[in-house]
Amino acid sequence: MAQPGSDSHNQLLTMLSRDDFRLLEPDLEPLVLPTRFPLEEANKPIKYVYFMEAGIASVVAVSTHAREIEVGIIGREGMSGVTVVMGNDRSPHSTYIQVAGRGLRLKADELRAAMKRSPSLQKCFLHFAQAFMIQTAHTALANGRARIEERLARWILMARDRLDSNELPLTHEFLALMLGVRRAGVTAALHELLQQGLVDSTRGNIIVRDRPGLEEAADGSYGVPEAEYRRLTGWRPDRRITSRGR
Amino acid sequence: MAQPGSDSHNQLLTMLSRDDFRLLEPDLEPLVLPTRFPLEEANKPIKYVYFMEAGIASVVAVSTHAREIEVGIIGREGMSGVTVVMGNDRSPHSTYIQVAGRGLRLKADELRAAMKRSPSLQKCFLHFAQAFMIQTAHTALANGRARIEERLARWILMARDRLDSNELPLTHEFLALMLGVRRAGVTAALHELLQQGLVDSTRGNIIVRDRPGLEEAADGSYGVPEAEYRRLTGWRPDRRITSRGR
DNA sequence: CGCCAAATGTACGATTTCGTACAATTGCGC
DNA sequence: GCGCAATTGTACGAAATCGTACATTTGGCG
Repeated sequence: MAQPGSDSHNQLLTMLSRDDFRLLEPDLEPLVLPTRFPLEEANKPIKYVYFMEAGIASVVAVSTHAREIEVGIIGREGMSGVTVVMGNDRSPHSTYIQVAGRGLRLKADELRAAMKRSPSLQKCFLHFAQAFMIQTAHTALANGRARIEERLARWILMARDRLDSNELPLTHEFLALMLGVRRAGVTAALHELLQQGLVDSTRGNIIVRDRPGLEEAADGSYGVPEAEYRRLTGWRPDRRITSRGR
Repeated sequence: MAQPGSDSHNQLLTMLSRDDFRLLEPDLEPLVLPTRFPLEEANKPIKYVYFMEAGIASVVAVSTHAREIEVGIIGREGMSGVTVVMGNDRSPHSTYIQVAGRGLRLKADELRAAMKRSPSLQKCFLHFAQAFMIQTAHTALANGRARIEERLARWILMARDRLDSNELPLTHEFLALMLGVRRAGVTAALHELLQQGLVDSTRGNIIVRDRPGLEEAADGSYGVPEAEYRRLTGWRPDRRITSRGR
């Protein structure tokens, strides 16, 4: 499987042409990304953008009175710093690591310079930005119209797509924060999924057992942004059942 | 008040440099935009982008099983066709006129050509795209965490910002569709706002009476995207109490 | 000026979610 | 292998919202 740009595990970098990748390569710094590591802070200038290679980052919106909720997730299909791609230096959202992993970081200024030099590179990142935008729109849809159980199924599927394992290191508490609901609500919804045999669960872990079943449980809340990712960036999550789920 | 680009009522066009505006000018076609007029259809190639001069358009996301909800609104501060600005030709969302008005349309290809020729023009439109993205993110936040009354207050404020009148031609049925809730739920929430003296209402109309009060009623759901619009595009809604609200 | 479709008011039981509290369990660190 | 903090299970009344239904009002149009 020839990878024109790079052999990174990051799908965006892989998609780049060899020349475009070379523009970025000298300035890419690999690093480990531990849980809660901040990739962007709300309303602060962004110094680095991050290309995830493993793990998951969450983009979180906060209202004036401390209510917060996740509006998007980023894994190895994408990058943080969409706002920089769009010509800005900050956004009112925070982005931080939710599932530890690793990635490559790049100075925001280097990204700006590279995009200025290469329209094809800019276009590639803009495509990701749009896919991400659609993900956010469907988060709005799910938040407005779906029950907790459906939203949970959606979230588990999106997380599964971004980790290459059926074992997702997530606590109920964490999921509650992401979905903007009570922790007890997550526990109840998860029990529904457990009972239907769609997942298993151990302390701090959710294990995907029946992916098609989960898609059904999401009842339409999953799929549209994913199709758009595929169309725009060619990304196709690995759907194999890995043996790592115990 | 000198307007470098154009004397259109569209804030985006007004912001452009004279040269950038000239790139577009020959191809801009003014037209009237009646209620329900489609600006974009889901998953179909976009032929025209629209710069609104009056009225309101809604961007609506649809899930696989017919659930739909509004994920953004566009008025004379912006344009439809964000997806074209980002280098694409279609999106899974639909955009159509909700409050009749008028605008200028431009062939998507002309927009692409102009953006290719002028990075400053592209940058200007990308700034709008980002502001719109943040609006969508806060719709997700409001949908997930705010009560109907707060979301209604938010919507009324956003509509007020985009029409230069305190009189908003909106039915409960329509608002219910936008907010993704029951029509009866809108009626109840509106009664709350009425009782607090924040709005008046006649058949098919909502009249803003107390704008600061509405912002308070929105309880944090209004404000963040608006600040971002101001920062990115300089747009500042006319807050005067017009005399048109009877 | 009267008709009628559209818009609004209202009701009611069912369902979902909330807020909060507390008990039970589990696995990591010492 | 013990202890303790983190995680999960569970309960319960309150609040919000839903789905549905039907009555009432209103304004445009013939």
